[in-house]
Amino acid sequence: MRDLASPPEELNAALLAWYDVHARKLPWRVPPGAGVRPDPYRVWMSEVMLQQTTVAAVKDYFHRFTTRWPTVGDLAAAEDADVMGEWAGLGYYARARNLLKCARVVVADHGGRFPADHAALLALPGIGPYTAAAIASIAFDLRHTVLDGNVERVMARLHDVHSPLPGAKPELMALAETLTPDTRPGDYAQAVMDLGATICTPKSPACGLCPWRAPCQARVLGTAPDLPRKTPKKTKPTRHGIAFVGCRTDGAWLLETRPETGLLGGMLGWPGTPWVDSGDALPQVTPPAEADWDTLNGEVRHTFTHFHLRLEVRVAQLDIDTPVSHGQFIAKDDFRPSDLPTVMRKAFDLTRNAF
DNA sequence: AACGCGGGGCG
DNA sequence: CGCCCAGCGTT
Repeated sequence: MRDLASPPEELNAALLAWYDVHARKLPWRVPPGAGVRPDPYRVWMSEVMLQQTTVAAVKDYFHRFTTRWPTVGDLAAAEDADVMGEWAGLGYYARARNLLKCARVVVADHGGRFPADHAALLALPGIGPYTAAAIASIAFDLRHTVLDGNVERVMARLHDVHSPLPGAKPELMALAETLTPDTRPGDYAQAVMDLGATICTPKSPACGLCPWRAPCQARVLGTAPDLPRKTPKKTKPTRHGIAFVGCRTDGAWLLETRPETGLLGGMLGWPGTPWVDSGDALPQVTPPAEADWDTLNGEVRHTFTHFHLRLEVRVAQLDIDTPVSHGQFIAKDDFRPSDLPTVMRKAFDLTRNAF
């Protein structure tokens, strides 16, 4: 870490001037200078969706959620299955479960309004240190410091921090806090994140366009593209399993709602075997109903956070009175493939030529 | 402190 | 195809 030549006041003045001109236009954002605060409900919704997820992936989901449930009260009153189905495909499904929990707590304990208080926000389900600071600063213009991946990268480069993440988090947080201003902290938070997203990018940063190019230590030293350093991650093992896609003669599909916790928790899916390490044999291959199951050509390949999956898909037509050991039938007209998490939708797609 | 938890984009 | 990206909750 090397000392900066410029004082914090100069740095954030330069950044805010840049932001006033170059702020990204985003569906959940109020442009700088508009003189109004954004709706905390929309700030919260966008920030939860943006956890571990790109702006491009979030946009359509944000529009659908806020159109279908315009206020936190509307969302709190929604059916669980409707919210999970609308979230399908966005990933990290605990976020959707916590989104609903949080909406209901805001209605029950806070009169349907998000608290303008960092500690109270932090106590809500699905809101951690980053999201609490984001809502407090962006929605309420309170002086709190956001530290997301963008800010970590910007701080590591600005100060040429070589210690690897995630261990370097406290050090980077301290540096970010030093730069957070008393005036316009909300715009400042969005500005530093925009800087990381558009200029100070992970690979080939556009240092020539950066409002902090002069004080940036990593630019001077040529280390910017290599920062922040990260501790190496483990390689992902591969697992395999079988999914059973059953369709009754009246068109109803045999599906199951997965357990509330764990992988794809609370989501709809096809019944199947457990997913075991490649090389290990599958335990008791028991179809969810007795039928003439046909194994499809090809397989589904999907990568989760911590393992690769190869999924064999078996299909069958099920008699109208077939007893079922796992799952329940969902009527043809009630089934939307878009309600499925991606791996299950891939399995469904593979069957499209089979039925 | 370490681990579980998706999906998309890029080369 | 592998590699990169990256907050929250649980243990």
